[in-house]
Amino acid sequence: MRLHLPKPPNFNFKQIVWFLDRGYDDCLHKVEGNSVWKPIKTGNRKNLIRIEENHSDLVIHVNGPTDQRNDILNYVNTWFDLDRDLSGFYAILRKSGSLESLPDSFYGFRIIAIPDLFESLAWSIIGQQINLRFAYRIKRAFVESYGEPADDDLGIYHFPGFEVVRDLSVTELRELQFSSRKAEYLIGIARSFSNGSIAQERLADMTDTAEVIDELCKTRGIGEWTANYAVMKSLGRMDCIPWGDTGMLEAIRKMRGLDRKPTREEVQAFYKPFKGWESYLTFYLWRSLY
DNA sequence: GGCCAGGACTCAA
DNA sequence: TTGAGTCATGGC
Repeated sequence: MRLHLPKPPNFNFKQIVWFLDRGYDDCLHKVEGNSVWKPIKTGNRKNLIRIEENHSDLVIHVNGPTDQRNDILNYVNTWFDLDRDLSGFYAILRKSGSLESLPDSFYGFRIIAIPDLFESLAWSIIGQQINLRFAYRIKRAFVESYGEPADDDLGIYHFPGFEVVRDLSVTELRELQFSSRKAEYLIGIARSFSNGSIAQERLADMTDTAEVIDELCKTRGIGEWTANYAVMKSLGRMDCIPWGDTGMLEAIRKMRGLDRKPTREEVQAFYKPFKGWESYLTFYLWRSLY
């Protein structure tokens, strides 16, 4: 079956594809030519979809049961942040001076979501303090061990649920080159989901992002950086700044022509004109590094 | 070979 | 509450 989703204004599928295929070995999707394969879960149902574009629409090819039409459309809508009107963000960039070229350079680029909060927290724990290439390697080892294959030829998987991870041992994760501490964090977070002390729906209902961040930071292993990253990617909040993020600091350093990392105050000043668009500014800063 | 990676925690003062 | 030390391993 094929589903159609109209492309919104200020959208460029090629930028999306670029992001999903920017040289890392990601085990959760696969880019082939101009289309993207993605295993998704809608309700209790697992699906493998393929997304491509025509002149006006995103075209979604669905393998398997098709009774979850709306769930699939919603997933893609969330994944590519299609409901967002970027014109306000672009207007600020265009009059910002040093960032005025970004809307043209990366026109139509959107935040690629990680709709599941456990997945984004797990991914950011994995990514803490190691280079991205190594992080992707560990993620693949983890997902190949404890996730579910979606397609053997494509080498892509469904991310393991917290019900699986909560019962793992530090030793098992150590074998996948997790540090003991990361293993403890990840298992601990899975248990927090399991006992309800972290619940995506409850956090999504909170209006104040700062409160959500505080709430998440109560769990061991989740700091300011991880919480902001996960809230941006999984709850679609627009006002997230992953303080201390190496890439973000490096991008600002270049833009400002500094010979050192910007201070927290300098970062704050940099973000100040972008109230309500902090997450997008972060995403575009990361984009600018490539 | 050494510094640093899409950090966070611990412990001392 | 601030700062240094620690964790682990790979990329460059």
